[in-house]
Amino acid sequence: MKRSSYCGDVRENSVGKEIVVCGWVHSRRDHGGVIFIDLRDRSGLLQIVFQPKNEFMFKIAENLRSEYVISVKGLVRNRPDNTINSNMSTGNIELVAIELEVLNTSLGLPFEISDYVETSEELRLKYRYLDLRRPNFQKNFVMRHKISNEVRNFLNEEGFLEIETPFLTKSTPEGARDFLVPSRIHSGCFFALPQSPQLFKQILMIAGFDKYYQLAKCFRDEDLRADRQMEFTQIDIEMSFVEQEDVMNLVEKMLARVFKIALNLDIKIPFDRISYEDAMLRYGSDKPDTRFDMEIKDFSKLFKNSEFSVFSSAILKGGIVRGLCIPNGASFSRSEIDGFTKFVNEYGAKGLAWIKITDSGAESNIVKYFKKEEIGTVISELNVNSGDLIVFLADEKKIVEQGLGALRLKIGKERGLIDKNKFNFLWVVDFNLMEWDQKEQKWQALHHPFTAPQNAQSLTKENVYFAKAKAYDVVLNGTELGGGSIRIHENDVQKKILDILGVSDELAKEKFGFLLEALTYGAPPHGGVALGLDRLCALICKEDSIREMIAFPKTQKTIDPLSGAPTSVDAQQLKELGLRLAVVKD
RNA sequence: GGGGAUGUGGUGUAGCCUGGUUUAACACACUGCCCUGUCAAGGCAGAGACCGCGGGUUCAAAUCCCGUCGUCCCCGCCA
Repeated sequence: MKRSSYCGDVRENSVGKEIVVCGWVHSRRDHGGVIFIDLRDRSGLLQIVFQPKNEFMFKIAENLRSEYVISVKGLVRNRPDNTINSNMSTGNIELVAIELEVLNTSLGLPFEISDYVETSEELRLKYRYLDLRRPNFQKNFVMRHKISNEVRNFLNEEGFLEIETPFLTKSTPEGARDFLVPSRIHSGCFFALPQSPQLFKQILMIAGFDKYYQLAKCFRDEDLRADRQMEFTQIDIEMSFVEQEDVMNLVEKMLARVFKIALNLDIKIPFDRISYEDAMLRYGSDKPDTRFDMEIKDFSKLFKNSEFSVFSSAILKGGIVRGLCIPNGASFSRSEIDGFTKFVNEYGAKGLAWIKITDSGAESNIVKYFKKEEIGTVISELNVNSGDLIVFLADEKKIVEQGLGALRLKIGKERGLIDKNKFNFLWVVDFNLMEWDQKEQKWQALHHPFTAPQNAQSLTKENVYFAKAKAYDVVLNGTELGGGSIRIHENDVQKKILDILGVSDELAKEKFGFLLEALTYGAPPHGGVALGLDRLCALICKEDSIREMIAFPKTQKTIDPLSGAPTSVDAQQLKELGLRLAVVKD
């Protein structure tokens, strides 16, 4: 029997027609005299009715079990009155079976294939092919396809060329750990899997391709999180003869198109913009979730001479004091607040100061140290109402920013302050060009060392602290969707940057000399952006983890329970590669 | 490298704090029988777990303690 239709696509206009559908037995309801089967394929479910008239077929139908693979020829008809199921897209019709073929049977399943039952992720990953049969997954991957397809459509229309860059490439010194691939022919030498096609896409600009994109697989040998896998896909874009605004406009248009196609949603462009400095001050994060308020305010000036020595001494040591107001937070118990303290401890904060504002006044672990005017100023700055809770952190800048930023998010989530139906896009701009690395005692590029400074001509070692980069991150609902920059296209500027970063000529030449050399042969001004496709899809599908958008992801311990990777390899394989194993423990 | 949560029939959970009325409970799935309009079908019957693993405390451990392993979340890390 040749399939003529997908289950979920059959509609009333097929009533009276004979069709053939194929799929998996999703559920069966055997009434003795009549058997109903919900047949599932990737399009959805269709109810099949087996009637006892055809004795031979009915007997086979009685023995159907979950996940048997069958094909059915039948007659589409309207369901009898009062048996219409409005929860199904095919709920007002059904297929009366004429012919049944069992194409394969199935063992009893290790878990139910249902969107209603939550199974441990470990088991789901081991039997990923069963997990992926769940309707929600089928939906997710249809959506992912729609999204990447629309990205391609859009960029093609805009005149971009899709060009592939190599997976087997050169290890780069900075950034994430590389995955290394031993070279058989050059024994002792290694390829590296790309962390991103960064250098190659810049070289494609120098090569004159003008507009490039790629849905590029990238690899980073770092620890995993809900939104991080060691291999992931990014929408990688690079353009010549453009400025920051051009790249940002393109990304806005692209995302607007994607959201229109994926969710039929009109998102507002251009997106709001916030400077990096402002984002860190108001939200304690370089990827602010602006779906709720609870903004952070700085009180370093106010508490400079505070009698509360934790505050004043923190400021004296070059630190800061910041706080935020939790609406209706006065109802938090002492132990809940202790929980917050423990939470900010993880970010290096030593303690959390708090004040409950109620009708009967201010209650606090520290209020006795405060002057009335000080509390008054805080109350008006933070717009505090009776019943609210104010919390402060005093410490070095980074700890305060991170601690309060994380606490703001945690409380926003736990108190249900976040509207899950909102999509808040935001550009974070005016990043610092470099960051002082206390441990290594040297400057580090905040983005990467090929990022153009905003004022290249006046940049010196002395004023680099204030230097901003032509870099931009696009943030959606508190998730960093992507980022990019205008690149340095002039060799002398690139040299100046590398000099400030303390990268010697030899090291630069060894690590990415091919890019530096290419810059000397007529490199056009260029810039680009890279967006995390997995994250974008997860946000659109409202999934908490990108693993729900990746067919075969790894566990947090970087294992694939399905294939069992990673595994040890044959001695013969090692020998061919000229390698000998010595497990080093230190 | 560190912190937290968690692990109980095939699946999801309860029981654990406060050890013994536990022959480890419930739901779903599964098996058999009944049933001609169900749709997360229903009824009846049944099978299925030495409670992640190892050790300890105790007359007695799913329950308390120590260790270990897996999974998840987070910090570090991710230019």
